Amino acid sequence: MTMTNEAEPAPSKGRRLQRGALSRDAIVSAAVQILDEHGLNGLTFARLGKQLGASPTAMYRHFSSREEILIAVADELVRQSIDGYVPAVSWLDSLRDLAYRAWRTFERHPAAAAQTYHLLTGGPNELRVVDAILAALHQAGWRGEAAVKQYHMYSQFVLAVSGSHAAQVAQDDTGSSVASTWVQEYRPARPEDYPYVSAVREELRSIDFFEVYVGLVDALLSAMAAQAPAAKE
Amino acid sequence: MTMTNEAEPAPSKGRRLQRGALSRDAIVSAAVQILDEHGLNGLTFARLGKQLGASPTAMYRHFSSREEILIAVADELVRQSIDGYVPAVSWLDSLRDLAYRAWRTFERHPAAAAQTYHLLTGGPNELRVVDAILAALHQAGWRGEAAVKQYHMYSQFVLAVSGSHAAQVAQDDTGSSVASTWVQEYRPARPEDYPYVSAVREELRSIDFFEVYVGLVDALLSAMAAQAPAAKE
DNA sequence: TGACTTAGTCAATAGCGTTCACTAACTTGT
DNA sequence: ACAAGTTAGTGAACGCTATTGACTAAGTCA
Repeated sequence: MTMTNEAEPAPSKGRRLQRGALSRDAIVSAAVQILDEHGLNGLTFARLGKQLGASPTAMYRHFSSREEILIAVADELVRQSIDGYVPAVSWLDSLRDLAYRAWRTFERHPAAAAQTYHLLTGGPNELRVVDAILAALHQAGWRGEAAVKQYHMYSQFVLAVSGSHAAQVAQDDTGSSVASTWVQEYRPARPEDYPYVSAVREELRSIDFFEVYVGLVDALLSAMAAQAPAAKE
Repeated sequence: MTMTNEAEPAPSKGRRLQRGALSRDAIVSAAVQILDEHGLNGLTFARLGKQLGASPTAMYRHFSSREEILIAVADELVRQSIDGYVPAVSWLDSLRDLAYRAWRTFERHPAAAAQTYHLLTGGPNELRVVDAILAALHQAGWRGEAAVKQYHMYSQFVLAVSGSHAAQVAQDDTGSSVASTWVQEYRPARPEDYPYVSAVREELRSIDFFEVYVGLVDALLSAMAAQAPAAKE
């Protein structure tokens, strides 16, 4: 369960792997690394095998399908996001911290995030995050059903926005031509049909997506603060 | 460019297809239908061919890759979202309407939405939407760079949240076991470790995601209203 | 009519996830 | 210590996928 960068076994060719060589954690770690290096569609059993110096089909002794590996990757990202988190004194700061942690983790592993952020892991790390969020909402004064609604608003928002940004970054990394459409294509053939686009065409080019994220988080949190039962910020 | 439900050509076997039989629109329409019926990974060239009564490879005369088809599907969803839209008197109502339109379109075609909502089409329909949003922001008093930032906040938010909900719905439709984790798995082995989860375990089960979305849209729009240069609601 | 263009077809290819029978390393009971 | 049993890793095979290039025939135009 440690998942620190253990020295990967050299992909020695031909030799049969030792018996305890593979493990769920080792496979998950390799999967994240492969997604980082090879992008969105880079995660294949063949590559996993090569990376771990094992047969491609060896993974099936630890996972029963590719999707199960992805779920484990999702849980690993959740773990990386929550590890080291300590609640702040203000529940607003806690939620802001958690939101930024998700963003940063997804930014570090865009391809892994893109493939997994919409999956529910049901694992212990997910529970840790859910509990941390609910704790902050409890501090804000929400209880029961109301707390659950706020929880879903917050978590759907954080996962969706961070995750879909990761998906766009990962898409860009593939160089799949879809990427830089923003820069190139916003010159409509008939500008007079799209007056407002034409008016800000230049500004549309440069975007700092994290700044946009910060603005969205601020918007959500200030709306939550305005509705929170406990007035004590 | 009409894309109404034209009577699909009967998948006549063996016969060669007439010359003008295929078109980009017919293929896109078939693709959406296939995604609706067969779910997330259901869109294949083989199925497209069968659906249209054509050879699987015939698509390559109209699109140069699978991804190009998906981009066209994305543009079709944008078209369905924006078609029939008329700006409201209040810019807030306009933005709310556009947000709900995206949600409803994505809900009608969850698999298609899940595969395409993070793609930028660069097509005319996308421009129509961008212009509509910028028009509302203009009415609110934003100009230039500030308008662009608000635009990105709004559009990122709407696409991400509606889209990732569609992805979850589509995932559920596959019956891939990940789906109903919410209902089943939120019984931690050691409840004392997750006190807040345990406290609301029952309430976590039932979620009306549209209600959550409405709450999020309200939060964003009220935050925007508070910052809008033009005070005239 | 004959040359040309092009939409649809057919066969082939490389890569994918997954399955299954097999093998060899380790564990356990005596 | 040795036999029996379990199981992690292997290698060959299968069916499905997107994509390609050569072929064919329908249509256009001089």
